[in-house]
Amino acid sequence: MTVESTSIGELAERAECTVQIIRHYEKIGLLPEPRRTRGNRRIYSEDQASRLVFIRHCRQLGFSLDDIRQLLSFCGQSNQSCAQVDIIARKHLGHVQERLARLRSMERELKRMINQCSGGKVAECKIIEVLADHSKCLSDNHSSA
Amino acid sequence: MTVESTSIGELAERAECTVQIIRHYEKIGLLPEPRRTRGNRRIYSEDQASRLVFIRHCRQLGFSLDDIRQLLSFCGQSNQSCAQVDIIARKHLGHVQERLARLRSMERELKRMINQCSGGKVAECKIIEVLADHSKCLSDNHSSA
DNA sequence: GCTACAATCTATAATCGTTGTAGGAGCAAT
DNA sequence: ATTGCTCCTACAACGATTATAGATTGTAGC
Repeated sequence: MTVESTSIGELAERAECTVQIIRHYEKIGLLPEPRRTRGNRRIYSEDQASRLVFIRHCRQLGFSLDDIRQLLSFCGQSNQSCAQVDIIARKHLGHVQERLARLRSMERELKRMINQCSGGKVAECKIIEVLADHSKCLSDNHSSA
Repeated sequence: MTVESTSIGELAERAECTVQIIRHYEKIGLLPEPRRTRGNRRIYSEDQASRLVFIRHCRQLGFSLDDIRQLLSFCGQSNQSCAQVDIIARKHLGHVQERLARLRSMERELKRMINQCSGGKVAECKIIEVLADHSKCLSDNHSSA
């Protein structure tokens, strides 16, 4: 029966996040309010600590905090079907794949654009030309920036 | 000498963005303040319209508004070297490729996770297990959410 | 002219997840 | 006692967009 206790700083290191992220998660109700020392400092139990690690791992996989909230709530019901978990994961995979597709096409067009540029003057710059989408390059006269 | 004039709604449609995006770009100085009708409605010249199209095309390629601000400023100096343009584009390509790498690894792990799930109970759910990063699935008892 | 309705106007807040700031207070070592 | 670190609260900023609320303008039908 070791007395488990972790400071917010240690926990941040373990969960690979910042201290203020942890406080933020607490404020939005994603993490429970931990016990405090006499000096008002947060001390985390192992349960609470691994809850954060779970959350951060989900974030690393791109799940939204709302998704994570749901995943955590399913964790509490261990003898229910995990169908909901599966749905969330698959939906998220779908989002990731959509973003991948968009980024891939961006990459393709950016590469094409850059390769066309022969390093001359702006006036003949293929990059600008492509960006302008076949219209002439615009003057900046009216910009208030 | 046709009198070019486009309403904000028409322009939004042409540039594939919303009306409030256009007003927002104006407020942050990315678009010049257009002329107005007697009834105080914005009317856009062809120059202004194609400036927005340029901006939106850049956005579609993922450039930040700050990048776009710079690209637009280079447009005004058509006989300068386009080296700066090239640098911005290459730097952005780098960012896109970093994001791609991260997303690809997310996709890989998500797929692996989902494939392991045999559709049983939460207690045996591989997805939860993976998310918890090899620690046990946490109860939700202390959650204030 | 009246009415209805769409489009526009301004101004401001919310979104998402995180980071930054300012000004204190706790706590260990010197 | 003083340094120097970690921690505390509270609140603003980031980036780009979306949403909200309430007023006004323009247009079409009657």
